[in-house]
Amino acid sequence: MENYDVKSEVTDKFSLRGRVFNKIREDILSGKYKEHEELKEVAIGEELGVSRTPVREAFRQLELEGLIKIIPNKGAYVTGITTKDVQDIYMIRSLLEGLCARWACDHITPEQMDEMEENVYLAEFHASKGHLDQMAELDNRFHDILYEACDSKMLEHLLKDFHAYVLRVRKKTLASEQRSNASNNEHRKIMEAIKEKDKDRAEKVAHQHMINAYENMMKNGLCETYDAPDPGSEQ
Amino acid sequence: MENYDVKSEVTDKFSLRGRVFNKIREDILSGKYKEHEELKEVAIGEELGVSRTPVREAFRQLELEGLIKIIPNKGAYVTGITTKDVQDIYMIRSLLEGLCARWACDHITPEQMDEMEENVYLAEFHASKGHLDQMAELDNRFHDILYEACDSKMLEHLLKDFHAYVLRVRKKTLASEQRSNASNNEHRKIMEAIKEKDKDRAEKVAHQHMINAYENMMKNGLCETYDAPDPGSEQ
DNA sequence: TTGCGTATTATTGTATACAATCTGTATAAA
DNA sequence: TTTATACAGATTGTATACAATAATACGCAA
Repeated sequence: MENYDVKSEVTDKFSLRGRVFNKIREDILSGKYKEHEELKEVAIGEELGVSRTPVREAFRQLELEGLIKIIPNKGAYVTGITTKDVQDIYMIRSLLEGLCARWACDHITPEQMDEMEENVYLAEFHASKGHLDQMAELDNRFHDILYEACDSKMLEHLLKDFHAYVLRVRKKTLASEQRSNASNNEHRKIMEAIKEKDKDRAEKVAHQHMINAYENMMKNGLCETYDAPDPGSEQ
Repeated sequence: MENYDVKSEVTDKFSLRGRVFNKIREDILSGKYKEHEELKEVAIGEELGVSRTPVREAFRQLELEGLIKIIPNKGAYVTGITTKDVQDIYMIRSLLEGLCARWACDHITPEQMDEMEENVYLAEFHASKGHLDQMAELDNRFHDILYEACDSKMLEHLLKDFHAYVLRVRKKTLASEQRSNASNNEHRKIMEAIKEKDKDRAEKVAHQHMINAYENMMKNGLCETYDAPDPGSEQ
C-alpha cells in the first residue's frame, strides 16, 4: 500500500519518536545547541518530558544524519562543520542540483511547474518590497520543489539532507540585496529551462546557481564555521 | 583530539552497539534477510544474545541508511530496491566518482597512490588466472582507495554508502570475464590519470567507468530488483 | 457459509532499574 | 610541588518490566 522508500526519512514526524527526533534536530539547526556542545540524554529527556530511551534512539539517527557524533561511553556532541566541509557540500550539490534539474525536465508535473513559476514571481515581488523572511522561505521552497520534481527518491532525499545541512551555517546568505536579486534571476532561468524541457541548459544553470551561491557566501564571510575544532591539539 | 567527522559512520565497529548494527547490516546486504522481510526485535536479539534495546537502536540507524523501513507500531521491513533506484544511484555515483577522482589528483598520498597502482597490477594478475573472488575484492578495494584519496569526509562517506547499497543487487557483475577485463582497464586509466594529476581526464574516465558498469549490469540482467514491490495494489 | 464484533496474543513503544565506564577530585607519597 | 592512586559522582550501555497498539482467532448471529 505504502510505497517503499529507499532512503527513508524518519517515518512519522508526528509519532513520539519522530517528535523527539525533529525537536532535537531543529534545536541543532537553529543553533540552540552550539557546535561541539555535549548533549545529555537525561537533560533533553526531561525537557521533552520523555525518558532516555526515545532520546537515545533519536541520537542514533542524528548521528547518521551527521548532526551529532556519538563517542561510545562518553557522550553525544554536536558536530562541527569546517569551511572545507561546506565547500565540499556545495561542490557536490552543484553537480547533483544540475542532475536534478535535468531529470526534472522529464518528470516535473504540471502542478509542480505551476508552483515553481508562482514561486519565482512571488520571490521577485517580495524582493522588490524587501521582505527578507518571505524571500528566504521562497528560496528554500524553490529548491524543495526542484528536488521533488526530479521524481527520484534517492536524489531528492540526498539533496534535502544537504540543503538542511548547510542551513546551519548559511544564516544570512540572502541578506545582501544584490545577491538575492541575482538568485531570483537564476531561479527564473532554471524554471524557464525546465519549462522548455531544455535539459542541457537546465543542468547548466542549476549547476551554476550553486557555484554562485557558494562564492557569494564565501566572499562575504557569511559562513560561520570552526576551522580549528579542537584548539591546541592540531594544526 | 579526534577529528570531528561530519557524516560519521557508526562510531566504533567493535562496540556492542556497533557489532549488532554491523551484523544486521551484513545479513541484509548478504541477502540473509530478503526484501520486504519483517525483522523482529526479539528474534534478532536472541540470535545475537542481546536484549531488544541495542537491536532497536541498530534498527534506527539502519533505517536512515536506507536498508530497512520502520513503520511505527508495526515493524521493520527490509527495503526493496527498484530498478529505477539502482539506475538513479549509478547516475549519481557516476557524477560523484568523477568529482572524487578529480579531487584525488590533488589530495592522494604517495601511500594511497602506491596501493592503487598495486591494486591494478594485482587485479590484472588475478584476472589472467581467473580468480573471481580476489578480483571482486580488489574491485571493491580500488573504489575504497579512490574514495579515501579524495580527502573529503563528506564525499567519501557518501560514495561508500552508495557502494555498499548497490552491492545488495550487484551480485555477479564481474562474473563476465569480458567485463572484468574492461573494468580493470578502466581502473588503470583512472589510476594513471590521477598519477599524472590530469584532473579533467581523471574525472572523465571515472565517470565513464560507472556508466559502463551500469550498462553492463543492466544489459546482462545482473541486477535483481523488485519493480512491483507490493503486488496487487498499484500499477 | 459469511460477516461482524470481541477477545486473545504478539509485537512494538516507553519507562525504569541496574551495570559498566568515564571524569574529576581529594589524598598521599615522592 | 608534582605525580599517582583511589574514591565518588555523573553519564552512558544494557536488560527488563510495563503500556499501547496492531494482528489474529474465535464465537455468534444473519
